[in-house]
Amino acid sequence: MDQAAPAGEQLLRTLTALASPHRLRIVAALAEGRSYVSQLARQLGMNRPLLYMHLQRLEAAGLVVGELETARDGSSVKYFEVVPFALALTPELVAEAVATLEAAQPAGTATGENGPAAGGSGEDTST
Amino acid sequence: MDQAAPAGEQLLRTLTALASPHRLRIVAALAEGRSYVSQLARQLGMNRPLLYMHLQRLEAAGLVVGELETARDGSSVKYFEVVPFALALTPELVAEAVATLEAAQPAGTATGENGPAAGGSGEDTST
DNA sequence: TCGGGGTGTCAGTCTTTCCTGACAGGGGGT
DNA sequence: ACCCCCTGTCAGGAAAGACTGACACCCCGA
Repeated sequence: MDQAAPAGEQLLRTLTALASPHRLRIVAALAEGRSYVSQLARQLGMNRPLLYMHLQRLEAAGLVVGELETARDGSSVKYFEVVPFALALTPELVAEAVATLEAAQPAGTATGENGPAAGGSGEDTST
Repeated sequence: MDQAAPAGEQLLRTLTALASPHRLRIVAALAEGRSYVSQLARQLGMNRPLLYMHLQRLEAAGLVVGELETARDGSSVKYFEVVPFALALTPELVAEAVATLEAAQPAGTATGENGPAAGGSGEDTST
């Protein structure tokens, strides 16, 4: 319930996480079903360390989650699956989110000239 | 509707355009009302050339539009305003968009073989 | 013991992007 | 004339991100 991260920062994190062809492809691949790092690397044709980095970026943004499972044969396999996120993006939503950013960073004048109605507004997700 | 560019590429363009604090702020500022370059630069506290670049990036992504107006006194002023875009972002949407990307790039074996769907994500209205 | 998957991390490159200062104009008010 | 405001573009430096190869480590099967 608590919005630990400011909406603006979270939005930025999500956007930067998705703003990459590789990461987009990873999300797409994961949307079809979970997979583990090495296999995903083969499937997408990229180096494991690289994939690892992108995967971590996505996970940091909360778009995917990884879980290290230990198979019965003892081998460790880290499965990733996509988080069913739902982000709506409109100019107004962006304005609201950015408002929380500016609040955190007092930029000399700029702040508060027009009365941004921006109320509580539960942005993101939902239906 | 505009379906000129492949969904995947357009999506990527939009995401990369928004994945920047500056550009996010620009969109937010423009969402409150149109403005012209120099004024916007003052308002946001950034260099004009820099703002110019970001503005062009946003315009290239189709998120804002600029129009060079000639005031009655002859001075040229380039007004920008935000385009009322509305982007919904979910894993499935991403998968669909990426599919159009992969279509352009022959990808060997893509079919997943994972059994456990695990997901159980609540998919609902995708209106 | 050896070979074969898997994970996790590192140092180092290399490309891309961001950002700044300065410039060339256009036009008007005093 | 001078000064002010605006647009548009450039070269060049600084920072960030992407990418690679190699390494240490684990556990199993032959």
